[in-house]
Amino acid sequence: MLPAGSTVYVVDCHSLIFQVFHAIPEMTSPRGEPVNAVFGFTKDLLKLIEDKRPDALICAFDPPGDTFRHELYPVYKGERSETPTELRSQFPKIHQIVEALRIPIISVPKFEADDVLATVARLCDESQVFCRLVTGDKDSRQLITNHVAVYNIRKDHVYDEVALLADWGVRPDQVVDFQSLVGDKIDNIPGVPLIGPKIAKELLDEFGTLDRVLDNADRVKGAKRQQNLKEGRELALISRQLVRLDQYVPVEIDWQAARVGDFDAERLAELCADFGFRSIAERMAALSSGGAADTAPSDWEANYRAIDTPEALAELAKTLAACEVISVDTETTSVNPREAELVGFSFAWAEGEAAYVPVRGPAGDRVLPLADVLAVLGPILEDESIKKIGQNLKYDMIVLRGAGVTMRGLSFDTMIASYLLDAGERTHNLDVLSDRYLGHTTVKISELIGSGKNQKRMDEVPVAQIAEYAAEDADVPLRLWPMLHERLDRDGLLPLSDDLETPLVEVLAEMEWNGVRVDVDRLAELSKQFALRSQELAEQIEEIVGHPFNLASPKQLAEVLFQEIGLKPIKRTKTGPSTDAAVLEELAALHPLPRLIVEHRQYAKLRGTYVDALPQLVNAKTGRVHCSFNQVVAATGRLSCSDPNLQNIPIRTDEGRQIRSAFTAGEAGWKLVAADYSQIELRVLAHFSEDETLCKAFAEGQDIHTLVASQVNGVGLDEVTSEQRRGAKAVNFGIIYGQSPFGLAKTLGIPKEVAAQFIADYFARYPGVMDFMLDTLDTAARQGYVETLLGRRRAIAGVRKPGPPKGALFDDRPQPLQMNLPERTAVNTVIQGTAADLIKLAMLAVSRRLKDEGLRTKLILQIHDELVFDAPEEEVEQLTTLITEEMQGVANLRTPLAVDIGVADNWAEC
DNA sequence: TAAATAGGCTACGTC
DNA sequence: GACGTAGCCTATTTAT
Repeated sequence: MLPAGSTVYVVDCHSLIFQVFHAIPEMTSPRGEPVNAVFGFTKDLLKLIEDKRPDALICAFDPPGDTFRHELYPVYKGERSETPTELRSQFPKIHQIVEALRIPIISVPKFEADDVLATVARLCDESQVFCRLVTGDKDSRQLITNHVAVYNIRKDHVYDEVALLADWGVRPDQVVDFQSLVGDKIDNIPGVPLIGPKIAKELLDEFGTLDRVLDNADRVKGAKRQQNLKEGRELALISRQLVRLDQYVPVEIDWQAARVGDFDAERLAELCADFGFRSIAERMAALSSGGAADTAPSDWEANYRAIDTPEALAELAKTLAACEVISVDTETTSVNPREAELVGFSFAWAEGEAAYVPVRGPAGDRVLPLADVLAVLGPILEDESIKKIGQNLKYDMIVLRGAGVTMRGLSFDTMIASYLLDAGERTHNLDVLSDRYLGHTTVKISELIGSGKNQKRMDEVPVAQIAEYAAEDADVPLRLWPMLHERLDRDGLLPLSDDLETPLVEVLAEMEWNGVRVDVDRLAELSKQFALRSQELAEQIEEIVGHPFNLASPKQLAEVLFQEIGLKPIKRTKTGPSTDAAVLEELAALHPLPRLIVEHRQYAKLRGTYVDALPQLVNAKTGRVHCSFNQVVAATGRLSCSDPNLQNIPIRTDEGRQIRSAFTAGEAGWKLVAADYSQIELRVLAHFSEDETLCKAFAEGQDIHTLVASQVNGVGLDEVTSEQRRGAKAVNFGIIYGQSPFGLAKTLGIPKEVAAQFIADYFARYPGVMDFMLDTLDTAARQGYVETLLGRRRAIAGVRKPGPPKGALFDDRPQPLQMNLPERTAVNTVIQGTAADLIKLAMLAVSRRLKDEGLRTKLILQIHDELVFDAPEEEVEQLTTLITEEMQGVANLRTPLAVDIGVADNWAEC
């Protein structure tokens, strides 16, 4: 037997083979034989070996011929169709692979592979060896214990006692009875009619076992169900025999042979060549040469405890108070921190040393009174000298503040560290980080609270179950910290983390806590107005079309426009002709309908997204809207905003702008103060380009679009036509957004050639801009990433290296006129990201000043280049100076930063 | 068979 | 270029 604590994976091979056979499209070897299942199965085995690093591996196969279950119940698995020939021929090949990997194959006549799994599971459990059953078969769930779990390789998901409880609501020892009641179509297990998972769980909850359920059939609700239980008694009992796995299959396991690591490299190479597996061959070679993976094998030692007595709490406090650094996490009742109630706290103070302190739980579970816990732990959380680390600490700060605790000493946030290291990653979730950096799979929250409509709240989950999960959530950041810290240091990102992003967490927490006042009555007024107009338009549209249809359905609209009316489609989407605003605009010249649709859409959008949606998001307690600012989603370094997104409140149209009038100062005697950077991105561009004229123009406060129009067109400043200014403005924006001539032509509605000429003229006049772009492309191509002013990085692949240096005889460098997507992204990221750096600096600086000068003014919103404050009228004057100084003073660029400030009762008038 | 859920897609609001 | 949200539509899962 293996030593206690090792891990063995046992594979139910047929289950896996059938899965991959159906999932992978046809594939043939160089000799023309089908190999899709061989390919899929081999890849799965490799994945297990590479990712899971088991100490041992065993492959169980179903033997040919019938098993004891067929003798018991002749139609067992009767619904199964014959194995297709294209699959049958692949079995010998799979055996060859498994043999070459030197994994023991176990197949016992009369017993199914599942029974072998059951037997191995028992042996492991008896010897304290961890066992993972790799199968899609639900029968295996009856085998779950402390040491045994089911592993779903498709979903990379470990199904254990907790998962079972969340899923079926039963304990492992109830699985057999559960399945006997429910039955299984695929295996032709009869079960009892009218009893599904829901009812089975209820019955077992009430009566405990199948026998007792059957004996108490009289007491079951529902006449028909009662009858079925009585009549189906025998079938249920047979079902039970079919479902129950045999844990005593007569078989000797050669544990020594099962150990992973000894491969027949030569034979593997031969087989891969034979089957035409190129990528697999490489991985096999790496395995055989002992190529270690990036992450350590998971030997996760942890000592997690639940704190449920005052003595234990005191002990914990003593431990924590003596620490320089602790990791903190909270469990709550809601993802919205402003509505969340505390359910528990977790702390980690050394790797694997963590505790969970429950303050709420299901009736009967032992918890400590919140007030007592706060009295003991509050001072630690508020102690600046005890440094706090964690994952997404902004959330915990807001929750704690709701409980009257100001968390201080924030020093490291793993989510932000991960973002700084790789801003392009899709998520920076703790479970992903744990997997990526520690090679450890964490308990998933869905295993605790489930998902979908019967998702539970955290306070409804038994404390014992949460403790493990919660303690881990504090432990993992603590373990990630040194690794992430070192990587940040290596990339020169520590100052950005320590001096900008981490302190910013507190500012964002403050902003979210503050929220913005929304005038619900005003919105209701607008809603009525918009609804009326919307209704009128809908009626006119129906009149023209002749029948009602869903105006919000692009599909139905396309049908009406292009089939019924017979207009010509302008462009296509993936699924049919496009009906977007640009298309409708063009069609408006030919028919009255498109114009009406555009207008109707505008009102529908305003109503659906803002006017009717906003009131629902007003917090009942505060009467304000508290959106969430996300610090780790925008790859450029910008913030993003959600629930609701207050960074896209309309401003361009009159109708839309009215919505801003519903955003008001918090109370009488207060004002909204909006301060925005004027042309910050163009100033950043001027800075990087080092173009003297541009910088000088900004220094003198000239209108930059007029200036560019005058210079590019070679006319005097006062001769610039509005048309020329519009063109120059579009080019300026095009540069920032990395727009192509095609895009510019579209926005301006001019021919592509004219747009291209426009841009060429621009670059001729501002060679510094061109040089900046070429430098950026060169950097991106060379090092695979670009950097902002403060050294923020974004990895970008696919940038081509610009040609010979400037001044070479044949200057055929790729022109910024023809950049591909990665190239445009690279240029845009430097500009947009630098602007993001600057306003983040401004937020920190302004917040500090507000605090230092003891003002009551509250920062409430950030919209990329704008900060909005809620301020007492008497502070406005002082505030205006303060904001201007701090916002302008954040950096010393070649261009000065200019700030415009508006003061009013509502946002529209700012 | 109907209802619930998930995910893709189109469209559109901001900077 | 960077985002988030709404609504429709379809496919898939689940409940009865």
